[in-house]
Amino acid sequence: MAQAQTLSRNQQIVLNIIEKAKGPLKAYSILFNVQKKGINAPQQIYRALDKLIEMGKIHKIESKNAFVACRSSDCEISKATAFSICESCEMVDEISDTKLSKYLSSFNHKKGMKFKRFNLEFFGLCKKCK
Amino acid sequence: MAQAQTLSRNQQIVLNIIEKAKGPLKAYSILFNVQKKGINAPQQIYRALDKLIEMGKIHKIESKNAFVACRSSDCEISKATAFSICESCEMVDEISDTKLSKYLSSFNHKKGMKFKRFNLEFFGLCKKCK
DNA sequence: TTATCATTGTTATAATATAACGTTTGTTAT
DNA sequence: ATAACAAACGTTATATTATAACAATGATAA
Ligand SMILES: [Zn+2]
Ligand SMILES: [Zn+2]
Ligand SMILES: [Zn+2]
Ligand SMILES: [Zn+2]
Repeated sequence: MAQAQTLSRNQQIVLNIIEKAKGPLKAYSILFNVQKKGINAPQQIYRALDKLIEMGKIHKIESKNAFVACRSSDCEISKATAFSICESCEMVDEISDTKLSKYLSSFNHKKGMKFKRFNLEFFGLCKKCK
Repeated sequence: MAQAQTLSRNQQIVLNIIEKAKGPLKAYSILFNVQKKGINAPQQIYRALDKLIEMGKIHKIESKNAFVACRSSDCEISKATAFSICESCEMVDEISDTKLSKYLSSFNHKKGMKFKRFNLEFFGLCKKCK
């Protein structure tokens, strides 16, 4: 059962940076940004990232090894994620489309696999770049 | 226009290993497997992998940083890929489902982005593991 | 031939991520 | 309050994944 989540100090620092960013952030870029706050080691970043992902506060963009804040309030703990990614400017936008989400959540593989989670990444050129 | 592709020596070696494998292979695991064939450096592997991906002969499983051979003859140069991934045994299966593919290929983001490509990864437990 | 282009081999290094260990802090139960 | 436990922390070291840079070779075509 999901309880009201209280963030630890490091988790809050990392989340703030990611939320303020315009695009996806990489772990070491986050690290360099928080060294003034006394966080010095990759482990501290990765631990915070792991927890934030568990909580559904952020998502990992797998094709970029980078992290974005969750912008969709109804995104249930990263079980069903979809993103549009611009191949030119690197912009990433979280897609919350109920139909898409339902379609994929109910998709069942012929070979008898039952899915718990999916991640979908679209690539192309955003409005600005096309 | 796609021409009949001729593979170079290194490309062929790497493809053979990936095709013979039961599951996804990581770049360095491929490297260790081909050192007897005179390939000694990561660059040689990554270069072959890049070309093979371009040709649509293999795909990268982004969430695992690993590579699988393309099993679906109608998979057009990795423009529309979908996989089911077992979180227990690491099995990966390429999904070729025309409906799914059409649905996603025609999916258009509200914000005006036109997609060229997508990659979808489902996670769960395979038949054996559930 | 000469130019051009893909591929190769090689060394070095960058970028991403985890292991392992001990300490500190926060929570819960008595 | 205090003991017990779990979560988070700080730190050092190391593992894993990926690219840069450069020189040599091989294949293709004007
Ligand atoms: Zn989300
Ligand atoms: Zn763009
Ligand atoms: Zn394929
Ligand atoms: Zn399995």
